Amino acid sequence: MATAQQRQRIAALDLLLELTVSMSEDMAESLAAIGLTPARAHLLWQLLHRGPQTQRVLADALRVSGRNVTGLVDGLVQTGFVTREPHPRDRRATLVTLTAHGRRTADDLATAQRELADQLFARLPAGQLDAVVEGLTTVAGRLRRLQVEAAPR
Amino acid sequence: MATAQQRQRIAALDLLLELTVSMSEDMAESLAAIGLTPARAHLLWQLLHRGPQTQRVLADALRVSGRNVTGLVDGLVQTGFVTREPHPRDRRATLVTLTAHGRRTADDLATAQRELADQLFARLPAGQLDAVVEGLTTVAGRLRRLQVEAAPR
DNA sequence: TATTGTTATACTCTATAACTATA
DNA sequence: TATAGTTATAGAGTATAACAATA
Repeated sequence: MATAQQRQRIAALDLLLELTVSMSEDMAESLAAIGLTPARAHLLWQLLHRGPQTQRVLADALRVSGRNVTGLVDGLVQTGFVTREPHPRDRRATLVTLTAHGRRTADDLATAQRELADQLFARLPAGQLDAVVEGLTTVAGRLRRLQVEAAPR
Repeated sequence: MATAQQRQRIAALDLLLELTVSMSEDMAESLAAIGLTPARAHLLWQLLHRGPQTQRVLADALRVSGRNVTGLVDGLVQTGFVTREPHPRDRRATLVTLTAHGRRTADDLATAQRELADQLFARLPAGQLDAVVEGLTTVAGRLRRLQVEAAPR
């Protein structure tokens, strides 16, 4: 039999999963409206914060295969967000670089992120945001430990 | 300039997104280990909780196209989790039904969910789980309101 | 006429493996 | 020999549109 505490934990997990799904859908829709997908936006985000990067570095940063990055960059080039520039010292490599439009879009994403943070977390009862952050930090740590245990390599 | 509060809100959003990603990856891996994908597991979950369903009902419940359900059911049939049974009163429709293996698997998923809830949320400092649930509930509500505003249809 | 599910087609994300050009 | 990126191939999830069978 499930105790009240066990039921509360399951409710908490459900809530977290639901929120997860809602946020993903929300972001995917906003991105689609400006011609981006989540995966392509993730790549754009890297370029905004780290400047032009080789596809290899991007593949490692996004933790996907090199082949996948080729596809993502193909899409972003076709839609005008980035260009492939020659690497100045390694003729095998390309530097994926934001176009003016790509930079504007990435800046807009950063702004939208700040606005969403405000809309979700502003004006919470005193101390509640602290409590949530503390709680989620603990939970994230526990999840990380579970994953380490599950993959003992 | 960002105030300390604005920075804290962004940190909270980052934390939530990170947790989201970690949980998704964690679940996808666990599912892959038993021959399921997230989308197929979602369908299985419906069958566990609601019993045999037509594909139309499943499409509405999962909020995807009917075509997509055809594909998901095809995959689940091939891998032995479900069968297509004739609908007793509507010869156009099929009732997607769990096999014995599918039911065992779905039961295992429910158990795993309970265990994950325990591992993530058990033994938190007094009141912290309450605070997290309260905070996340508020945030989920705000997100829902944002989505309604964004899609005034 | 309307609905259920399929076939046809297409796009995106993802992967591995073989290959080319360069280091 | 090793690395960067592409071509080839494949599977999964998603969509719309046209169609067959049935309601």
